[in-house]
Amino acid sequence: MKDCSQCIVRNRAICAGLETAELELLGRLGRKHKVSKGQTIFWEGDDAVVVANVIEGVLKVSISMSDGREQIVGIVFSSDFIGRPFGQQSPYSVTALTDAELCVFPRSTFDSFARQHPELEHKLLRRTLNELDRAHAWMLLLGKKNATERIATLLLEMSVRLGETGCTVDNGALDAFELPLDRRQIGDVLGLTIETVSRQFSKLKADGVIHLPDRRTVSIRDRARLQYLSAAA
Amino acid sequence: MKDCSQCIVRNRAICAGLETAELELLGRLGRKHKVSKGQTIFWEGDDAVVVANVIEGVLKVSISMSDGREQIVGIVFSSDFIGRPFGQQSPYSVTALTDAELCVFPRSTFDSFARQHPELEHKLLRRTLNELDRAHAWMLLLGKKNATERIATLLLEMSVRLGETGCTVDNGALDAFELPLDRRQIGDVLGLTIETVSRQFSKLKADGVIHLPDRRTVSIRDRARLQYLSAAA
DNA sequence: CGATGTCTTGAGTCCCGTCAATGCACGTGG
DNA sequence: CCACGTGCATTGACGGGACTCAAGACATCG
Repeated sequence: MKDCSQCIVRNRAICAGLETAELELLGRLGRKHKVSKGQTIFWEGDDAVVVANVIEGVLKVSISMSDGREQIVGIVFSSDFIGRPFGQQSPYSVTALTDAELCVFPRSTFDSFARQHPELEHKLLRRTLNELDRAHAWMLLLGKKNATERIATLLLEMSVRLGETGCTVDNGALDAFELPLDRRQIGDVLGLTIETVSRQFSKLKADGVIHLPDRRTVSIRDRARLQYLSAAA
Repeated sequence: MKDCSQCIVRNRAICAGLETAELELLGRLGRKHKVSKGQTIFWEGDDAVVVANVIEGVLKVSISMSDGREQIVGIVFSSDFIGRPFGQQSPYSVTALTDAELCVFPRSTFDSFARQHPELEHKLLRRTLNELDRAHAWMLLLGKKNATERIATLLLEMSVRLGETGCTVDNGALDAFELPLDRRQIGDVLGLTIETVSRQFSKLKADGVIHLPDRRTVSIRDRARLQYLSAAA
């Protein structure tokens, strides 16, 4: 890699806070890699050959059943980390939802580098703990919320996460944004069918809570109401 | 703490693999603490004052909504770790399902000890990564599986996890075991109601897949069929 | 202007949730 | 010992919310 100090996710990826020397070392291990929309980076069950930082783009993390049913267990954005360190097989698939750019490391190389640099492992631990919290919140959604609540929750979540994509660390929630997911994928995140998703969108639109200029774009008209509908604490 | 080297979870908790000196240091920070069935160790949203190792017993990890709906996001057993290191508030509640014994550490003390002992943080990271994998598998269950598949999956999971509770590291799956959960709690793990859980149990019993000597005891009669019903890969 | 893929909408069905009654084990007190 | 209350669990009847199946709308692209 040329120069990590110029990387646009420099301040938000796990690399943040590394000493200049460490950063340079790590940089030599990684390679930038572009992937295009729809491409799968690695498959569930395959040998875990690589891990990566997401420099730019949006990707889905999913697991599936033998009969084809698929659950999306995470959406990853710029500066997020993907792959399974310290594991033989990848427990999930990762697929690009938009064109994306990654900073890819061979897993075994990354593993040993991490073991020698506690600061990096610490960053990774904090990140994993946060992901676990998010997974728990999503289990509540999947186990207990109805269709309306699920959709409302997703829209609010997307408006926040897509708003964090800038260079600085904290930005506000967006009131208009483009969904990186099609209707089927939204269903696979929320544990709903494509038709139910569509009906809920239509209903929210009819009620004036959101506006849908086109299939992928959402504009939040009444955030307070959306928050109420999401049944958040 | 008296002597960690004699601890029954010595080889399986995060303490495993620590140097004797480190172990002794850590031991001085913790205190053994008994809790009785039904008691809540800490509440979702409260200040995260402590973390702990589970020495003995079974506990539930849960999060809930303002209207009372509750999702159990994890069941923890002997040698598991509970609490949220490096976080201000606890993102979940932890409640004892059986009488239990914990090895409790003040969180801030534990945090700084961990930061000074990379080996411990590494253990914690591996553990958290495994928990995340398990959470993902459960999201698939909650998002895509039907009632029968959910019950079958839970029974198989419990038969494995309860079988791991010995002193050695790997034991086989149990064919008969006592559920540490009542029907409501099973529902809260699986995203089902108490009645649906009961009906599924009755059906599995009628089909000869399991036997139910009493409300809490399960005996697996046809593990292959149960595996098939769980729709596992 | 069709061809194609995605989304929306409608009609009907079914699985699971809801509500309610009953069963069963256990404890307590008469 | 039995009557009674209490807490779970089971079972039944019923309804509704989401799924299924199918048709139609809409956008994009050759």
